[in-house]
Amino acid sequence: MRRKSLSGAPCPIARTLDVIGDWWSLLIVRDCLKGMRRFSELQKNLDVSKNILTRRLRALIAQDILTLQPAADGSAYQEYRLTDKGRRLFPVLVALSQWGRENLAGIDPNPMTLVDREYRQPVRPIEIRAHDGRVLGPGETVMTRLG
Amino acid sequence: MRRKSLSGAPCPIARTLDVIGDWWSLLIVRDCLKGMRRFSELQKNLDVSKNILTRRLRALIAQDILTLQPAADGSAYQEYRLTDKGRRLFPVLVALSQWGRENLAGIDPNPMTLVDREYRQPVRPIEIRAHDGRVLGPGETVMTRLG
DNA sequence: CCGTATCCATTCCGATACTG
DNA sequence: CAGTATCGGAATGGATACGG
Repeated sequence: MRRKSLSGAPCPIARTLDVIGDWWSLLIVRDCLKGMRRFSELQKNLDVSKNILTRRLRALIAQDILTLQPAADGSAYQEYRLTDKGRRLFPVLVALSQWGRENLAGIDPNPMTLVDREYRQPVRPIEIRAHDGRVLGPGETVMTRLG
Repeated sequence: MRRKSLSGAPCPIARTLDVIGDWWSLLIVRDCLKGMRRFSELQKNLDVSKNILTRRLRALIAQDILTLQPAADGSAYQEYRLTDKGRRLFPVLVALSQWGRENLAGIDPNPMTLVDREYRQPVRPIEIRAHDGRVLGPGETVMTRLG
């Protein structure tokens, strides 16, 4: 039996996981957000076999998260670039990063941190805020259909 | 060959995906954040077979994201509750939810939305902010080791 | 009600070899 | 450099039956 598709689920979390909920996709998006564009860059940095990388890249293109374009630097090859839709995954990656750093200490006494490029200060922890600016915890929110 | 473990990776995103990057985990956490605690509730709502649910629950307990405790309502059974560590995944789920709602429109003209429980207003879009409050885009951040 | 035990199908990953 | 083809192994998901 195949895994149920959740693309038609009412919950946007489920639908999102249906698209980027696999193992490699978010790591590829992470590297593209860092500016990587070439197949070989991604392959080396992710340490993934080429056929897997190919498959994942194709899937991300099909989802309109990446595009494959002629390289801007004039080289004969093509390059993978994030679409706007892909770039909007930034908060997802930041949330994952912050949770990992705070909750998966591990052995590393000085784990990597997302910082402001200019001032080299850590980015603020993400907060969930109501329309009026109040910080909300999980219990103060509900998933509902408006209207 | 088995999938590479990224638990020792330097990048906190990779380490996080190693823990909750599978198909069901975040959906279970989502339901627990909504207040679900019972096996049967989860099984019905997720529409997952019992053995799979058992496997995932055990894994989440092993990761200290869930605990299994005697039910508070006096029933003979036990209940699954999020640990603080698990509860801190809230921003991850909100980020996934917002991305899905904004970028995976689908057929539904009125998709589900996360709202403030009290006023029924949509939660603000997550913003990534620097230490001084400036909103940061992906290009204005770097992942680095401090110190 | 809350699982566990089998068993099977599918999907996914990875190594290797090969191509333009 | 940038893939494709093939193959095998492992993890995952699911149906079903069974047990405390």
